[in-house]
Amino acid sequence: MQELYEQQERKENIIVKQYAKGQKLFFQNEKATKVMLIKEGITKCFFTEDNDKEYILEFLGKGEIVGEIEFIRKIVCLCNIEAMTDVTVYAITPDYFGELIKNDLKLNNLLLDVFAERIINTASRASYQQLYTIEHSLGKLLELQSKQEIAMSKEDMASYLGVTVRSLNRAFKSLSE
Amino acid sequence: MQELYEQQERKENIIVKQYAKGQKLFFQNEKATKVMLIKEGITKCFFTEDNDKEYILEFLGKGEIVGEIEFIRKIVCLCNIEAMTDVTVYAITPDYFGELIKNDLKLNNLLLDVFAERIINTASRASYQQLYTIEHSLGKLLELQSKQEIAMSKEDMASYLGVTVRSLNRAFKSLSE
DNA sequence: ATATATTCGGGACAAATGTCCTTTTTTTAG
DNA sequence: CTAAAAAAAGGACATTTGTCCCGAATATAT
Repeated sequence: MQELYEQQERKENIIVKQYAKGQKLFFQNEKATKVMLIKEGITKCFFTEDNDKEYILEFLGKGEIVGEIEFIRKIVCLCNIEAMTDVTVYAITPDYFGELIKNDLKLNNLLLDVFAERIINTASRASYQQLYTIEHSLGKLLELQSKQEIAMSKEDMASYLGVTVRSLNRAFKSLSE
Repeated sequence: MQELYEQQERKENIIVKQYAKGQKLFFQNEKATKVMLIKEGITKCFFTEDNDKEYILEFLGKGEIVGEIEFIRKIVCLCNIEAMTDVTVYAITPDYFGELIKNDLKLNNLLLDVFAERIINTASRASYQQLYTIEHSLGKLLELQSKQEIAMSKEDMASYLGVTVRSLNRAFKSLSE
């Protein structure tokens, strides 16, 4: 997928952008001006609900795309995307991305594949987290963490699980017993 | 979308199938043999977890497609799909669906749109249900229920919210006070 | 090295949710 | 219409999770 993009560069339709750790690539409820492909670094994608609690939906890294859902459905940003490390992205203009989608079958197939994967992940996790105790979900998170090498604070872990840090600590304790 | 399919009928690649209320169209963890487009009726799509609890992911009705995720990712059924009313579907052979996906750009675009919508729904709901009380989520469910005209048992409502019936009843009570 | 912040872990209690079970209401079958 | 079955409601208690807050541990500045 990256190749696909790197080739097509050198038109002003795709530019490279940098974000420092902690900066946001997208702001929830604001209009997205680009579709981005992550070239380097790790980001977290999270909701901020009206009660100010946060829910981390997923971690996105190298080769993953963001902002495409908003583009396709013509909506404001669904959630925040924040750089957890320094991040480099290819930023694609909506017009150009629109053209690609309308004409490039291979890209369409790739996107379908990526979307399907996301639906599977999101749906399985929703079910799992609703129906099991924190302890179980924490186990899964720890697996995920060791596969990808994501350094995350306890606060992030709690947000990913949709619980408070206090409850997370309790889950850690009961896992170690 | 239906039009698209009705036209292409009269090859044995698409056949019409009937399911009585309560029958399953797909069984979780079993291989799916078809991709289906719902012609008439309402289905529920739900996970059965190892602890025997159920989580209803969504209700799918007329014009919606099922089994396509499994086809695209080449996996066994992610969840069960059960007819809540008598249901009629167009059942498409995997081979033919594969061809369509490889060649039909319009279908690809439609699917992207549908997938995007599902990701939005699933993700928002996961966040919402994790971060708010049952009472809040019940409010949202009641909205959904009045938009679509879905008759559902309390058990189904509870499964949709990922809670027990007892808790659902409490939520009802506190809403009415 | 000492003092001051800042982060982290956990105690104590409150609120939410689950489990188990009994009673009431509604539906279905004959 | 009656009996049996199924669905719904809710009481009592257990468990889980959240809230608030304080003291220990760690970092930072002087």
